[in-house]
Amino acid sequence: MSDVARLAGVSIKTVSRVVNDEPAVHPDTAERVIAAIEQLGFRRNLGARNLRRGSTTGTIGLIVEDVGNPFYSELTRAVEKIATSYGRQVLTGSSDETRERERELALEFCARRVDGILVVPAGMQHGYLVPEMRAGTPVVFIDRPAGDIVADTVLVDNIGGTVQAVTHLVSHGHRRVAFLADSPDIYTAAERLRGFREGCARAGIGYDERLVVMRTPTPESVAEAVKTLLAGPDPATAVVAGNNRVAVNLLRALAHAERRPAMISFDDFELADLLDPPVSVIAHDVGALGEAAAELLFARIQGDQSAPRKVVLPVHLVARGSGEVAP
Amino acid sequence: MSDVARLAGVSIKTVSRVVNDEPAVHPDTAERVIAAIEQLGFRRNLGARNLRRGSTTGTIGLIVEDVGNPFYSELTRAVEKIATSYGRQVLTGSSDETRERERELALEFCARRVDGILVVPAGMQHGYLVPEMRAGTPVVFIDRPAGDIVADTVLVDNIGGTVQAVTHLVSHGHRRVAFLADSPDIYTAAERLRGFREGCARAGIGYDERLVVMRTPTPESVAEAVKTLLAGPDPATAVVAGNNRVAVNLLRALAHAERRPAMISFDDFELADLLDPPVSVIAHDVGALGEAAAELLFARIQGDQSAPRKVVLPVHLVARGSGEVAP
DNA sequence: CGCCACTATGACAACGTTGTCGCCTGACGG
DNA sequence: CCGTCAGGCGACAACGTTGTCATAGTGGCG
Repeated sequence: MSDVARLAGVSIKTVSRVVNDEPAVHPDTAERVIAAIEQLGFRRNLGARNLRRGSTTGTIGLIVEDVGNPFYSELTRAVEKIATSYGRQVLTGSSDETRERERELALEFCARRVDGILVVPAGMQHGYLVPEMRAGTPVVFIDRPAGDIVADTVLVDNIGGTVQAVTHLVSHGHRRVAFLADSPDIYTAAERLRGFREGCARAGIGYDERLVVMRTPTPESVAEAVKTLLAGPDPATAVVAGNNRVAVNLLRALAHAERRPAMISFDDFELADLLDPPVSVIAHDVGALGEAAAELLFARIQGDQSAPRKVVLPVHLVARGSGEVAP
Repeated sequence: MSDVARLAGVSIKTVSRVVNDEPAVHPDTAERVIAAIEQLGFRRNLGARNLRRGSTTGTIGLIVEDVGNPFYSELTRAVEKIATSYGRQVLTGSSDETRERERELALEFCARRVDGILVVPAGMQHGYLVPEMRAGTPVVFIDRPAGDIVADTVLVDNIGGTVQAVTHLVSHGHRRVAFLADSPDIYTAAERLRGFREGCARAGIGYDERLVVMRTPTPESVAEAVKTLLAGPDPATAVVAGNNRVAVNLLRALAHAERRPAMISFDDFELADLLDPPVSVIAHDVGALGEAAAELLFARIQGDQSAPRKVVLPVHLVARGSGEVAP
């Protein structure tokens, strides 16, 4: 900046004025300064500016489990869209579903003085965020609530959705419905299990825990679970997949099976409608999830001091065929 | 920091020493300082640190077309992985395939003094980056080369892959092969068209430009193109889809068609193997693309001054069935 | 006993910017 | 002709850190 000032024959403060479009600069002077800026390729240092101003850095942090998962990338996209509309940039990080990494990322973001943090939490311990939140960094939890603190949260109707899934399958004649989901340590999986139990109860079919498998969904673990669920004297005739990863791995495991059970997936996913049979899903608007969370965060950033909010977004059954397969 | 210093009864410089694990601090003093840090919830301001140090900010920028597209989210994930291994954070942005947004994002990143930029360029004009690169911000182009400047680039073998696709289709008896791709303004689409022409020539089938449609792939535009390509007295019996978006929209357009042409997609995509028939693809390792670009960027960041490099990653045909459909 | 090396610590400047304040000039009204 | 006022501009401090240098105390050695 001082180089620019020297070249333009003005003080560094005047350069600052020009860069910030402040009035009270003579047009001729401004022109000289702009020319000097062009010539030297000057770009103001936002870090220094933010330091001096002490205010916002114009960035927000987003922590998801894995940006590579289409669910989270759609979420990321929605967050980015809202951030852009508020003139902010997004720092992203993947927690790999581990508490430590989530914590590392969040604290790193705080050290960078992000204006706020959006997080799909991996764990249930968020006490580490209390000092940061007290220091004025708003945090909004997405898809899963905070473990041990009160904070803004945007969720989907996990229980209602799973109840719907079970009800749909039972209404098509199924009485042996299995539930295949991620580890119960994950909030959404645990909630969907509750929904599954409630659905079984409401539909008047018993809850048989031998039909429930909850593990991190790898192709292998799902294939193994499928083998168990479909074997024995009284096998499952329908499966509720607890999320999109489970569903995809389930489809892969069933690809060459002789008898394919009916199925419904919680979470929609690309090409579900083009499979044979098309996969029925409990769909929800991932974009809306991200947008709602981001809007909530920006409201906080702009000073909203109201009580922490909990938003639950609706889900709906999209019947495409795989849920209507007869037992 | 001065609060911490006051509470611990030391100077702010000593706090700095403790925070930075510098030696020459008495253990007892360090303990007092650490206690004060805990108590006050102090977290050092990385912005100020970077300003003072004048060195790296520990961030890199990544500009893609749309993080929501699985192709780019997988790329993002790979970049993030390498960045993490170098202890850096990633700022991401979607250009929406517009030059202006790409430029805005890149310059914003530069103003934030990122250590380097990875970009999937939207346009062909990159002169605006020259001052930044000269000022020491390395830039690596991914998937598409820079327009009018020399810079590091990581690409895939677009031409070779498309030649393979055409060859494969022709070897299964097709002579009316169509090419359906994104706008020719996009480098990869243009290159793949060149590959298509070359493939036609090598395979000894003529190049018929009536069988080529290049437009932004929306569900509607693709459906319309399909109708044209499959109509008339001498319709296409096979289609090469120019990328994953085209392929997905093509599949959707063909879902209810009576006669489905053979097809091969450039880019693999999830569930391609579970469709009926399974979709043959020209696959390439998107993760490797991101990793190679990120590694190249970090080499530059660490001072590699060698001549700009151009890396071309191999592709390979994955024959799953959709390419073997008879004419 | 005097000197030196070494440890532990602090004062101060600087990073690049912007907010505050004050100075100078020229125009305008009385 | 003088006072006032506004426009245009610069000097300086400050944001939160860290690098440099100086200083005080301690122990060992000739």
